[in-house]
Amino acid sequence: MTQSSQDNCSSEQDSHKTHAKHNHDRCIATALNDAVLLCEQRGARLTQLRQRVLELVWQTHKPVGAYELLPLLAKEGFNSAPPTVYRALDFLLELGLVHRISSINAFIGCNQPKHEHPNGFFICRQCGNASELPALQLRELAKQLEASLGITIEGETHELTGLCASCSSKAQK
Amino acid sequence: MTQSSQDNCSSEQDSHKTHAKHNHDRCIATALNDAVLLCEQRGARLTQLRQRVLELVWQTHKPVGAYELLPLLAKEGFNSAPPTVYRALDFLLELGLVHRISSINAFIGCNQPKHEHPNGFFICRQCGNASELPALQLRELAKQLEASLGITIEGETHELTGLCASCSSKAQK
DNA sequence: TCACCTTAGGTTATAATGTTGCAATTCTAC
DNA sequence: GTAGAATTGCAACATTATAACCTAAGGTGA
Ligand SMILES: [Zn+2]
Ligand SMILES: [Zn+2]
Ligand SMILES: [Zn+2]
Ligand SMILES: [Zn+2]
Repeated sequence: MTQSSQDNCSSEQDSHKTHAKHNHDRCIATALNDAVLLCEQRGARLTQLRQRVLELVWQTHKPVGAYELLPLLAKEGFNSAPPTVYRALDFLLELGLVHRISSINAFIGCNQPKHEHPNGFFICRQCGNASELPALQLRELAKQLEASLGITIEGETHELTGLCASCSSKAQK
Repeated sequence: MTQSSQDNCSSEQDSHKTHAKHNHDRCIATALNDAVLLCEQRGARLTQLRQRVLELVWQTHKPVGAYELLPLLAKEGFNSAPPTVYRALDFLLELGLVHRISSINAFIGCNQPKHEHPNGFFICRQCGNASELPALQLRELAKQLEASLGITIEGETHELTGLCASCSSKAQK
């Protein structure tokens, strides 16, 4: 039952413009697997609620608002008010399993939770998908800035918008 | 009367850690001057309210929340509810006279409104001051990302936190 | 097993941030 | 001056996030 709605991925795929066509079930499965491992490693408890929130966030590659999750959780029997979902999201954020995109007050699953990396996203204004920016280039920038400005960077978030590759090419037709 | 509270800059200066000591009245005056010129250029009206909001934002180099401005405006006779300040801020944002830092829901004056540039800030967790990141490096990053990812970047915001140069050196003592 | 403690989640209320819609006023252009 | 546009006042409302308090579940060691 908790699996049933994952099949909507096929209809979702039309909008997976930043990642072209892909097997999204695999995205979800990988994310879940990573989460289980990470929680074991850290001695954190991936409860039903937390796992389900993670799955829901991973239903698409579009950032999702906290309040969008509430009715979905309610449908599945979780008696959930805002604190419920925010606590679950905080837990997932803490472990790096999801990221927050503050310019749009939304959350998205992380695809490299095993390795810490700068928080950086590109969000397509056309299809709405968000994809993580390559950590290498962000780290390079940070290093440069630390050197030239004498600052010590502890946290960073980069949020770019525009047209993704797929939407760009379609726009040119 | 609208000038009286600018004198608190001297007490403010202690916390100008990212900019060392400087004559902050000059910061404000320059910002005001830029604003007047820019508005003339664009045929936009820098009304009393808008100008005053800009001045208030410029009182410090710390980002300021919209709701912090409300009581200040009220004290000066502006009968201001949230829409008033948000509209003024929207106007200033539109012209590039202020920036919004979405990770902390706050606004800050722009120091290069004459030239469009990527939205990028470093915010010191110690002193709270925010300073703009060098446009050159941000543009370089954007160019790289566009080339390697095939995306078209239309907007960007970079928000870094950590210790500024001044606070870093003090921490080492 | 049991008492004990810690963590997670339920519940209610409230805070903080941001918008919509419309009326009244002010400004601008003709 | 007058019509039309832009700006502001004002009231209500929408969205996002948190506080406070309590109950339930799970883990630990006697
Ligand atoms: Zn996918
Ligand atoms: Zn990530
Ligand atoms: Zn200054
Ligand atoms: Zn700027």
